[in-house]
Amino acid sequence: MSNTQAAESRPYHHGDLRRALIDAATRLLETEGPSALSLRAVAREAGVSPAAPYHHFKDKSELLDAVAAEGWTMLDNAIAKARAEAANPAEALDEIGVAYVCFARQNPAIYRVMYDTARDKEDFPVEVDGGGDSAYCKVRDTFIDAGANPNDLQELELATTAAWCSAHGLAEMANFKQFEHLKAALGGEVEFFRAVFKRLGLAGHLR
Amino acid sequence: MSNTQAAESRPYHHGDLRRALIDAATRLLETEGPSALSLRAVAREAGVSPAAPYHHFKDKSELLDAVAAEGWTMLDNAIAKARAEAANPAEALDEIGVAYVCFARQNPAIYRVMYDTARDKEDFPVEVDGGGDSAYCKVRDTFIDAGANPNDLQELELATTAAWCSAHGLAEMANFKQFEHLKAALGGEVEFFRAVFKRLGLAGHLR
DNA sequence: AGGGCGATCTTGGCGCCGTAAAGATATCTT
DNA sequence: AAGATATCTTTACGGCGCCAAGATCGCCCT
Repeated sequence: MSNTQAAESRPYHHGDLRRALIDAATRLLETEGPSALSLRAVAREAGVSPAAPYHHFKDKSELLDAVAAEGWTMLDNAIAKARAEAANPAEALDEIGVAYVCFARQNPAIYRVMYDTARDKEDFPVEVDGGGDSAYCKVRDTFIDAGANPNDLQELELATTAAWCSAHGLAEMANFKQFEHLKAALGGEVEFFRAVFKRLGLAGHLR
Repeated sequence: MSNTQAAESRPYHHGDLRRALIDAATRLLETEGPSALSLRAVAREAGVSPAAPYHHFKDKSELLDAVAAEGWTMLDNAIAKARAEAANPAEALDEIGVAYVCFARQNPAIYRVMYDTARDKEDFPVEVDGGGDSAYCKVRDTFIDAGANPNDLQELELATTAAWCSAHGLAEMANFKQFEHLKAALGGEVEFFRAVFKRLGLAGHLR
């Protein structure tokens, strides 16, 4: 009753601690950085004992998995938005790339957790094939919209992978101060992203 | 005298512990992975007390810096070799990319440390501008060899950055098992790398 | 040559971490 | 109402990064 925040749903006798822990972890990640994120600190932030999280997550990495999953959802949404707002499919490819890198730059800690946990499991937590609506599939379908042959699955997958690689690579390189002057020369960070994507000509190989 | 390995040079009264610690850390990284690398474990592996490393490195991150620095040197060498062995400049660009990703795949733990420490400092530990002979500058100069205008510095830097981004992105994506079947369909991992680089057309924008 | 000195290494200790086990407490079921 | 069950706390263990104090050893200077 005298909880800090009486929240929406409480399927158990106490508040929704699982939710609170994910939020606390996200908050700590953003404010203190990934190195400062300990399970004990998350519990402290959520106002519970150090062992409480173990009733909702098998271990620390499972909590991080949950944080990463929310990150992938956020990225999905950002990509869907960029695709929907683009004037045409070719422009959509560039805008998706820009949205991707902007997401990574605005949520660096979450983005890092997303790829760290993925790397540990050697598992890209995004649907890659079939008719799913994951971010990856959205990019692939945008290539089709832009004129790629929908039957050449290999070429399609190659194009999507190449685009994803450059976006991810750019997202990581954008952190380095060595590229500040290039961003400035181009009139801003987003223009820098755009220039790199243009240089790579993502849609350029379509016939 | 009864040391495990009496080594080449000993500038101090004992063995070259600094060297031994870097080697031990590298060995542990490769065999146990980055998460298992503690300063105490490195000391154990090197056969010294847990506090001994502090006479050679300010803290753990400084040891990792040293490991990363050796990694960058190895990467430099791999790139120089690829460039030297290529038949012509255009091919050199692709071969450098393949060599980059192969290095990352063959030394995943070191590669990870290289970028982790760089990210923490927001500092790309590779000479980016001027006439240096860093790996980055080698790539840039290869673009000039391939016909890029050496006076359009901005375009040159953009091309180099774009190429580096795709190589780094591909190096990270290549870990994910989702792309196994694509590698198999293309006849091997290296062919996969080649196909992605070809798809991106690194040298394609040269006039 | 030998005595001091500084660099190198060890010991012991602090507070933090992840996590397991066992006890307390509140809710749900019957 | 009572027992079962899920949730949370307490306590504890070993490992971690790091610090400070002490021991040890090579080196230099006279």
